[in-house]
Amino acid sequence: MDKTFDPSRVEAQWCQTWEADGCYQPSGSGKPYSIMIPPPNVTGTLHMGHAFQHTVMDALTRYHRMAGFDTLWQPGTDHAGIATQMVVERNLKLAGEPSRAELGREKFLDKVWEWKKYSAGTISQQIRRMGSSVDWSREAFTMDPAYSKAVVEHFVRLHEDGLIYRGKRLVNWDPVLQTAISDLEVVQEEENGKLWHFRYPLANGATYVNAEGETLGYIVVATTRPETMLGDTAVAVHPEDPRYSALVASKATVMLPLCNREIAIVADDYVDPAFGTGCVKITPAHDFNDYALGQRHKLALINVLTKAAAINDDVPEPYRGLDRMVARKKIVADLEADTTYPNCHSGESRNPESESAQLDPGFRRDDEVGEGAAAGAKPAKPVYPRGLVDKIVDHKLKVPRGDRSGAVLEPYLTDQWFVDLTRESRHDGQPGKGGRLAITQPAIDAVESGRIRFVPDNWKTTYFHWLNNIQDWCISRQLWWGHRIPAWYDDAGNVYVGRSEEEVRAKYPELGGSDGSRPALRQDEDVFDTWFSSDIWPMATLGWPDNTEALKKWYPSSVLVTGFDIIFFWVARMVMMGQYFQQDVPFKDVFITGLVRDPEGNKMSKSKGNVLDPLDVVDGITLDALIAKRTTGLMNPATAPKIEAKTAKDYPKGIEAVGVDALRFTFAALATNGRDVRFDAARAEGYRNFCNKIWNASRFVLINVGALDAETGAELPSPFGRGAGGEGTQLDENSLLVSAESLTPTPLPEGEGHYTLSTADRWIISRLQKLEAEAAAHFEAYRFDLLAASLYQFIWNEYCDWYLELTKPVMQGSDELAKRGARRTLVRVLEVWLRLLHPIMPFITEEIWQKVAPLAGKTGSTIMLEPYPVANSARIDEAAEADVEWLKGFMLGVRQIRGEMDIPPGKPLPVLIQNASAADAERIARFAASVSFLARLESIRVLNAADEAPQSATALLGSMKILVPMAGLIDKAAELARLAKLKAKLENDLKMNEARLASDKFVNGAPPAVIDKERARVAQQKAELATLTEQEASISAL
RNA sequence: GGACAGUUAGCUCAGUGGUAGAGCAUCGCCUUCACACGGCGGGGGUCACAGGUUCAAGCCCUGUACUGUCCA
Repeated sequence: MDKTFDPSRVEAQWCQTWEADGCYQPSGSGKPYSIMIPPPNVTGTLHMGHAFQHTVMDALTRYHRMAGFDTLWQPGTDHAGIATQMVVERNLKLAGEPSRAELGREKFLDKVWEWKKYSAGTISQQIRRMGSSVDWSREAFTMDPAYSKAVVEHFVRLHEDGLIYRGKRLVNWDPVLQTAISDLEVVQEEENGKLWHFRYPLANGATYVNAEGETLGYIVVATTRPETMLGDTAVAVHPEDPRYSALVASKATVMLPLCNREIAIVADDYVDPAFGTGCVKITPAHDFNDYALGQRHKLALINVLTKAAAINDDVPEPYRGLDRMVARKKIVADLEADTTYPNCHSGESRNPESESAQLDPGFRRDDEVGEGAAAGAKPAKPVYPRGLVDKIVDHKLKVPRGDRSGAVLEPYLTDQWFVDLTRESRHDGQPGKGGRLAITQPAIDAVESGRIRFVPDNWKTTYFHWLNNIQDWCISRQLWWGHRIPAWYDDAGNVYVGRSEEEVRAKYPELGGSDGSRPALRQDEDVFDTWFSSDIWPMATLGWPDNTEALKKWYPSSVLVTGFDIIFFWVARMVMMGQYFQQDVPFKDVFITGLVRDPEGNKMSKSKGNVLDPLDVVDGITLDALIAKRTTGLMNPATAPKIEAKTAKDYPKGIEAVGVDALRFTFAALATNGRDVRFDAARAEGYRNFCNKIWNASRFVLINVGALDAETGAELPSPFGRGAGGEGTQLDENSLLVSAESLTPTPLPEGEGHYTLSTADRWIISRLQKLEAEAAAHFEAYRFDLLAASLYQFIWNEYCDWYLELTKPVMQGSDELAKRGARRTLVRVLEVWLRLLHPIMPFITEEIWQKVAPLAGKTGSTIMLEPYPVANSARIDEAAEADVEWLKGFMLGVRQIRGEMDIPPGKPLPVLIQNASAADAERIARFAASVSFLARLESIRVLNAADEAPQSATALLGSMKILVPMAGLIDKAAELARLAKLKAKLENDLKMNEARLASDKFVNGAPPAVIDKERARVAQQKAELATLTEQEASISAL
């Protein structure tokens, strides 16, 4: 064994061995435990977020496998419709190859499959390298034939049950990707824009009187989207708005400028009379609210846009074919130039300087909007153009953009497929429940009833809020990559839904062609929303719709580990489908992880250039290579210098290789419930060091039981079996009792009399039981951070820092029984904590366990399949723990003196003890050898009360004084300063505590146990203070 | 506008009623025979702010400020 742990040497080998030996597959016995991997998108490679979640899932999987469950971790990937199609299109563009449109559907899909193969291959390699113990024999892809069959099946069944409908409705349209998307794929971003106020002339010379008493022949409407005015079919006011009631009552109409269409003035509660002028232009075909209002008032729908969001041909000639933004400018300019409506120009003499006197209250309100939005900046003065443009003000508005393309979306009228999630009864009028009762409510119930538990719990609020405000789900996409919708149309446009064309024809006699004539059918060109295939992931990967053994055994799965960002997209929808088709939840727990962020707390993204490949942390990467990775293939190459600077700042020396185990441990340690994770490379390096510590502690143990040569580090041959160089027979556990000197195994009978356990042995065994109990509790609560902290603290600070040190004097001593006890304990405790650590650090634990296990009497072939350690409370030994605490205190005292007096660590010290209690004296006698060895003492002498102490530096252990004679060497000032510091702190505490005890409130109100504790503490502190004062006096007297 | 989360040592974070903890960073000493990716010792915090409950508050309650996220 090398002095330094080399992760790369062991990782590759164990991945292969475990997989080849079938260790990742379910055992076939025990209670079922299953985790369905959230299938990564085949859009590229895995990022830190995946590595983080996979670490959590693998820890859970390995833990439950070791704990005896029949454990399945189901792997697979997601075709990720839009995302993947976009990646492939971009790659074609970068490579200068023909575009999607040029290739045509079939050839383009060949390209996507090619990419899928590459991406899924990379992903599976990454998963393998991280040591994730997924059952590869069950690997799935959302477009596998069997999976696709399930997707079709769940669509058809929902359709048969009247829960899916097709309809012409306003949807969110992405004019770049040219597809509909669901509400969830829309991101609303606040952006700077304008609010244009237009004068719409009243038809037939009608007039009204505004709040200022002016008689006007026009009404003013405000809009953020002038181009949509071409599709206006009404102007709306509030029914109780006195300004317009006469107009409404007289059925006055408006002449829509530029189009010369007469449109109605309607009254509707939707209008906020206090906003703007209280008049709203209504464009039912291009706004969700206007659409709803239009439905109420039976307004015409005039679509003015093409699929690419240019102006279509249903509008006056000058605007046809213009891009929407070009059209916007032209429309504003044309309105400004329009002087054909004589009644509309009375206000043109308005002087901007005296605006406030002349503007009606509605205008002032608009100005305030501009002001507030500018967040403290001086509001831009409104502009008062001429013609039909009344006013233009700056305005902040929410702009809807597609989450994938970033394009500004249009509400657009198209035929789409929807899942009904809102109706009480079936949309088609047939008897039966509608989507709200059949799908949405059961999904709410599943969490409300506690059958699904969110960890952390607060995420269920988010879940409920969404489900309680849910809209129908648009599941069709105008893409090529995905599951073709199983619907067929005849020439008359009738639609038939079925599992296949054959089924459709068989189902509808008129299509069957019994007379030989088969009417032509063409399949729907569209594909499903990706989430309308991953919503059955927990079922379909187990063989649904067939009721397979796997489905029976592992459905519902045990826990879903995922990010909060897909609670709506995926989590809720799996619950819906699971409840609907299996009448059961898809998982019992949902463990929501935080996001992995960069060191500044920013989300990692390619465009920001702050992504990290987990394997670059594992294997290390130079700064130059990292910069190169982050700045190639950028959508916007201009950002490269910025990215380079930030990368150089975050990782000035690149990233050091830490190995898989250290990265996994880092993730575990940072997995605090409900918080995002700022990735910290220094932390990972710290845990790399931890691996090295583990490695060397194990070397120490192996050397001490004689399995490793202390000089050369070479494994000694045979009797210790594997790890010793191949061959070698398995010995019984007593072999570890063989002394280092004689390597010929001399089996010794086990049991009393053949070894003795020291206080240190009993202490570490006791501490181990507590660690085991903590580990179980932390797994139960998904507290991987606390689990990691417990393991780290035990292994480094207890096992290495104290226990190993405490065995050294024993090993150098002559008590053979004690040596055997120490060797036995060293090996066995090590073997146990290797197993405790294994779920987080699989590789190093396996590598070491192979060598250690035989010495601890273990015969298994892999640590992976060994039982997870369980606490045995009978082995908790509080007395031993108290003894070791005392011993640590003693050591600390001596070390402090050594440190502060600048005494070289190697110089043996004579120590005198004053004020020792009987218990102290007994412990001194018992631990003299250990303490002398560890503290490098020359001697320990307990003074009698009458004995005069020489000039010394002093430490306190309770009221016992540990004296290190300084024989004239003492730095009087330094020692006095040290004592003064101790004293000041003590006096402060004492004062506070005495005040507390003197308070009637405390004495009367606090529980007796607390008061007793406080009294004891005060007594203790008084004694210590007295000792210190005494010591101070004696030093001063020198 | 609503909801949720956060605010603790220079940094990243634990800590759900009994005198503030870890890792990293920092300072000093030490190439002691498992480990310098190490050992030993030290310094460093009025727990965002203001009230309240309690014998006792980082922790419970109310409010405020700031940060972040989601929703409208």
